[in-house]
Amino acid sequence: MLETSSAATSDAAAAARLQREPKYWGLKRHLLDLLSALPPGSPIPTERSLASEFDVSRTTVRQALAELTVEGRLLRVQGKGTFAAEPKVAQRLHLSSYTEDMRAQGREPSSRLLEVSELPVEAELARLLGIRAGAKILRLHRLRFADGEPMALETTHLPLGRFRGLRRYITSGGSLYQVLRERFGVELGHAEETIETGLAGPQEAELLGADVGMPMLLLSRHSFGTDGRPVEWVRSVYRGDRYKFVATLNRPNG
Amino acid sequence: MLETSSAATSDAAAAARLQREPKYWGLKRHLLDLLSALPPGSPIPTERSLASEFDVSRTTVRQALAELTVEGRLLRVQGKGTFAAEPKVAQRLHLSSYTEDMRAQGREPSSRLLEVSELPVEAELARLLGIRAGAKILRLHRLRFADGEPMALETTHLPLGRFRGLRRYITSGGSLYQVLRERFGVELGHAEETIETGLAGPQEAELLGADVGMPMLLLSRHSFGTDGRPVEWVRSVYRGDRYKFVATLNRPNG
DNA sequence: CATTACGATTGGTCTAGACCTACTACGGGA
DNA sequence: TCCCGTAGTAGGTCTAGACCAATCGTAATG
Repeated sequence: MLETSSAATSDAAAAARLQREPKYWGLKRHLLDLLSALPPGSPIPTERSLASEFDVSRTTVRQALAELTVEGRLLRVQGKGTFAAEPKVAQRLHLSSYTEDMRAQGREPSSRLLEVSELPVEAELARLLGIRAGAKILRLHRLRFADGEPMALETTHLPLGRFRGLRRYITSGGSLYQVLRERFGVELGHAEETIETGLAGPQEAELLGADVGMPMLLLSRHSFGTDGRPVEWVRSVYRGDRYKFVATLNRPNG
Repeated sequence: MLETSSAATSDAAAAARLQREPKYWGLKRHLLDLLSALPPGSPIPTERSLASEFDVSRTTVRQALAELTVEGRLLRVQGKGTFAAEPKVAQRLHLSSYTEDMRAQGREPSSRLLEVSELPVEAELARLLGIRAGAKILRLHRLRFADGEPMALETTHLPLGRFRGLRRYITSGGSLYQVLRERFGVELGHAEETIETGLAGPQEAELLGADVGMPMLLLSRHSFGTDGRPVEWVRSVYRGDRYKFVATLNRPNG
């Protein structure tokens, strides 16, 4: 009865429906094909031209483009266009520093100190740093670069009680760990890190030159001195589209 | 001249515009507030009721909900509703197994063998496994659970040349490493892992009970025997909304 | 020649509504 | 009592179009 009631395009639509493949999946696959043959930085067609070429609405095109962007395959710039993205950068998880890693990959590392502030610590962080709630801590916001491109946003918390006058020794390009070692005689022993995914908020997006809503790699580091006392708690946001972490393990999981 | 041409709602709209805050950000913040006071599993208002309550379109509501889902804060079920999500599960990066980790957290680990197949190896994987291109490999697809909930999808590749008859020893619940050790005398030495973000495709989404487009943690493991020869190459997809990785480092980064 | 203003183009946000599929509860029939 | 169909409601996909914001080339202006 109903077979003639819908016409023309419903053939393809019905077929796609049976495969449970939404239109934007097909579009996404097509774009992945296109990207596989495109060098990084190459522009891809505009949203409006893709919409007309594939005879779908711009909303549908944007759904495909959004997922590809979030997967690190595309770079979108308002007013300019959409481009094939660069491959990811690797960050070794331990036994080497950000600086060493970037150099090993032939990239020039740098960092910018965004903010230094002293403030009272809140309950949870106080516990992590082994100090009483309300004690003063030093908080550092740093932006990490590779070849001038923003890569990560780092927020470091240190107990000021143990490191009086630390703020005076903080310099924009300098190594914090070097200051701790040379001025306070603190050598770092071990650290516990967690890695998870998260989304970029407005601030992170702006600082990292990424888009709001992009997946990020969230790394938190809890470092201890050789005496076992906590030294710092760091929360870092790495661009998920540009970064991956590498770890060498002595015994793999079962 | 233009000041009277737009009316009514433009006050709030203009204010929001000046703060550069899209409507869905405000909605997202409101929902985060709501979620902070809600136990996991609690339902939140439907898309349509949120749309009417906040006087926005359902598209805008869905943009906010999509980001919160992708951040692991919400669980969406077609036909049922949207719910506050459970907190993330931690996975220790080294020196312990999936099974041990889950047990340590009071969760019951299990796994299901989805597929076992023998197939010729492709160029890149041949290099990683130290065999010639076209040689046979064994590929295992496994689904990992915690408390019956799907957590990760694991695809293991092993060179069949070294492990003849391996397929016969593979059991659904059994430990692959145990088979390698007891049947082939292979002890694993070290492994190199990489962790990055990615999005769930249709297959991963279905198997993991997640949504297409959700951020995942992609872990690849390249394991070597105590003799230094490559033993396996594994690609795992962990639910980004439910998982985080933990690593203990002996020396932190600088 | 440098600067500014404008307009075309791009991606970003948003609307109002359509139709689909998946789940649930309820009620009627075996 | 048990099973099953059906309606209501949830989220999923999609449309066609509107306006905003950022970019860039170009033309008019100093």
